[in-house]
Amino acid sequence: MLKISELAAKIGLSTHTLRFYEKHGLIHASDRSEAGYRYYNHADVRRAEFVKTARNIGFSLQDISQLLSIRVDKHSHSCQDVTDITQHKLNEVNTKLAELQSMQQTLQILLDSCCGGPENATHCSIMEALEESEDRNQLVAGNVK
Amino acid sequence: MLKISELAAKIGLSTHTLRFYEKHGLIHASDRSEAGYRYYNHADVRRAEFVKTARNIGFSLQDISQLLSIRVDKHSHSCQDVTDITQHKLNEVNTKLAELQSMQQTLQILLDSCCGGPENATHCSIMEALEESEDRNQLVAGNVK
DNA sequence: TGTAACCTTAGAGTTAACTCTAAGGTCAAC
DNA sequence: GTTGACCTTAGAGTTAACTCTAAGGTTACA
Ligand SMILES: [Zn+2]
Ligand SMILES: [Zn+2]
Ligand SMILES: [Zn+2]
Ligand SMILES: [Zn+2]
Repeated sequence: MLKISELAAKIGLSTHTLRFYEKHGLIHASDRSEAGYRYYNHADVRRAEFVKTARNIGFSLQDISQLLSIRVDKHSHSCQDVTDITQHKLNEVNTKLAELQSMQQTLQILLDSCCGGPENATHCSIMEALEESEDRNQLVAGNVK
Repeated sequence: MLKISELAAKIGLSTHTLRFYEKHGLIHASDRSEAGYRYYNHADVRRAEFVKTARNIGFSLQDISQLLSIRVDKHSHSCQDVTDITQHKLNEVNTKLAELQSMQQTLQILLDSCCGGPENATHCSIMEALEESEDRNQLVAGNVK
């Protein structure tokens, strides 16, 4: 039986975060001392580790909540239920990746265009590019080869 | 002279957002009618477009604030000032890209491992992978070839 | 018996960038 | 002269995932 700070140390989350997760139904302590101290048994620890692993992968707490309901009753859920959640997350990630790649490309183009030197910015090509309104300039990702 | 809804339509932001940007010092209306209506002149519009372009690229409002101070006094700032902001943003983007790419890889591995079928999840390899605590499994980005 | 290091709860604060509401004033057109 | 579409402000609400605080109770150890 672990106390909350021991669980926190074991899985690498703060006690604050563990209580926060409990408040949101992700974990819980099966036992309490007379004084109300939380005590985590082996199953509690494994569930907390599951949460930590899922969070490290990038699942949201809401995703994790769904994964946990599958976990407690695997017989009532299918592999498809699991891949639905995973695929949905992957789609999100891919969308954000595309946005960031577009930003990366644009920023790199801007940096390549500017001398970056110490003289004044009256001739700066980055500033000039930002003056161009969106539909006129070359900065939009789609316009970049 | 444009009224706020006209400016909003012209550059594709809501009037709420324009007022929000004003509150944060990014834009402003040079004139007001007797009743207090905002009126934007040509320079105001160009500044608002600058903000919109920078925001579309992905700069934060704080970044944009810095870019605007350069913009109003280019003689007191250097190209390096501009590239510093841009490079800093690019570094941020690259960091987030790396995180997302790691997530993408992990999610793809998970999806590839699961049958995704309609039978129950007692044998699900995704669930099994999530049961493995971080330091024992193959899901960490660095561990993936 | 004292004290340091724990533990409890409820609830407020943080961050970014909006987004919306309430309550009211203004304006152009019919 | 009355709609309806606009405009104003201050300020509250949204989202996610924490993060921290206050005020107090508990426990292990010397
Ligand atoms: Zn230069
Ligand atoms: Zn430059
Ligand atoms: Zn299966
Ligand atoms: Zn499966």
